[in-house]
Amino acid sequence: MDIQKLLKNNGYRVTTERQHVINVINEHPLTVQEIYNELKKGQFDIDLASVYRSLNLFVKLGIVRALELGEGKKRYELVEEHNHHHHLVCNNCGSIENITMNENYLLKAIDKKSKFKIDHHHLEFFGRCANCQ
Amino acid sequence: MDIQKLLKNNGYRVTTERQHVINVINEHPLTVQEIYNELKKGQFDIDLASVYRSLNLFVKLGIVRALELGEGKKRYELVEEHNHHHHLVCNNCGSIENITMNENYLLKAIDKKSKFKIDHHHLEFFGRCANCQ
DNA sequence: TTGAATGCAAAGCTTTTGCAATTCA
DNA sequence: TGAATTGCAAAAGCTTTGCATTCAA
Repeated sequence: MDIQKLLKNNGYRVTTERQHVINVINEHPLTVQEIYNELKKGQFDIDLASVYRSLNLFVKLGIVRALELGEGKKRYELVEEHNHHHHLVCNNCGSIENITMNENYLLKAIDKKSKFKIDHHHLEFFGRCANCQ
Repeated sequence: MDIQKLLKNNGYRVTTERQHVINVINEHPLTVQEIYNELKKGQFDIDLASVYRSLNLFVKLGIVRALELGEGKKRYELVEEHNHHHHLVCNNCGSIENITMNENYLLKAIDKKSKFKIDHHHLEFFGRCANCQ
């Protein structure tokens, strides 16, 4: 992930704020508050508005994806092409587990029966995790 | 859909507000504002807070389902067991189309590889609708 | 009659925005 | 230097909540 090149190539500046934000994001979806808290904990002082602005930029650049899991707020995770995945969300403890699966047949089925051109999709499963049963 | 019995059986009162709210909800996911506007248009005067309270109750009772499509607000649609479906969301015009498909294969695959017990799932496709290509 | 539900107003969250100050290129 | 970016504060949008009033049972 060469964030510096990506920003430069798209005409954006490489700021310490943006680098710190991208560094705390990973494959696990985090809320803005969680990202903000993580930065504070790492002794990096940043404004909440800047976290929002960085995240929105990253989403636009395609390196971060936003998702909503029914909590009334967004979560953000890194986009990694070799790591396309979906989520198992526990209704009890709120834990979020990543899961990979082969859903290509669904995409093909839609392509066959509909004129809709799919760009991306979200797939989330809600239920009880192993610990909460 | 016998909303009256459902409410009574669960110890809730059958109010005109609740009946009006459930009547404007259908298989197409609506925002709270859209539901509120629809009620106003039908000459039914109701407070926005009551719309929220009714919807939250219906979700708890399992006859309405809430979903988020990346808009930062929730949408609500009727739950109908014979009409399980997913959504095609147009990134351009915002149109939402229902689509049915056979995703049982995915549920079985998760059941095999994970201890997670699935209650329900959300599946949304984002892209361009037929009109917006 | 009486406890539950509504309306109203206020507040709570999440997210965005205007603007002066700062900083990267 | 100069435009882009940040911090700060305010505001905007969605949703919830406290409380007096109303209403279903």
